[in-house]
Amino acid sequence: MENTAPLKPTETELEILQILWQHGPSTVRFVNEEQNKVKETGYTTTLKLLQIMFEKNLVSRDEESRSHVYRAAVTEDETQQRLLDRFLDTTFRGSAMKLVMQALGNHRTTPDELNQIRHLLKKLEDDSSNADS
Amino acid sequence: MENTAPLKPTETELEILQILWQHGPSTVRFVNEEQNKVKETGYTTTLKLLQIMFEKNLVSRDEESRSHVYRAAVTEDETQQRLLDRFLDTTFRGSAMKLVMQALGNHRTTPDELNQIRHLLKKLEDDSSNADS
DNA sequence: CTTGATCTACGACTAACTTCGTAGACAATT
DNA sequence: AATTGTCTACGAAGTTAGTCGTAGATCAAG
Repeated sequence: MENTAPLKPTETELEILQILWQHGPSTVRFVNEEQNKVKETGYTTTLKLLQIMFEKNLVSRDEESRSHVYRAAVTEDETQQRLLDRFLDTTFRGSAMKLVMQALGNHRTTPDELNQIRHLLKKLEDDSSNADS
Repeated sequence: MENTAPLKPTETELEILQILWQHGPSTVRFVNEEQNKVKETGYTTTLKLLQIMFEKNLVSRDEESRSHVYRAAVTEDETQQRLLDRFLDTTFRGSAMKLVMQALGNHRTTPDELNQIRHLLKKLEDDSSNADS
């Protein structure tokens, strides 16, 4: 077995990753307290999860002090991308278009955000104009 | 207990729903054959799944002929919307923007599709101008 | 040094999802 | 009427995710 193997996080694992991404390296206790803000969770439950995630190389940990400090071993962006690809496949049968339309259509988007998207569109358009470098 | 309760389909259930959405009402055998194009699946496995989905009211069935005919009891759109909402929450922490950006950024989108999105943006803009009603 | 708090490690239990084997009903065919 | 094939129903086993209890180590006081 090798490490450096990025897998698909489960629902709960993702919640924990979110916490680590938001707050940076954290102890089990901190992660657990954050989790409890959303949903009652026993301390050892959080611990176990983090240990499993450690096995899977989803997180790394610093064992210097008695209470280990865990940090995300995968970035938020790459994980989102991975999950998005999968989701696109299974739920929208690969049609990024349809997904975007539904996402934009059904969630109030601020004018500012709409502008950001417009900029992206512009950029995509330009990129496709002058094709390969 | 009541019926008319559309829940979150599991991974496999979603695959079956995709088949029903694509091909319309189908027998177990047909669904199973479609499934086998992607992944070897025993006949009774498919049958069982459809029966469970029937219990959950994800599909309805016509029992006239000996081989029942199943049809999706939830629409593709509403299911996609429901799953998208959930996905947006868990993976993108609610930021439709970020999701759209990633989706557009990492999947080649045709100029035509870009146009469609542009139209949608326009429409969203207009809608937000003249507020309610 | 004893008590109590906090930590890791680990095993076990539950619940949900998926898979499949087997049995019985029903029909078509020999 | 026996054989063969296809169907539904159902039960049971295997898998994975999530939960938590308990034991043992470590530390900080009293």
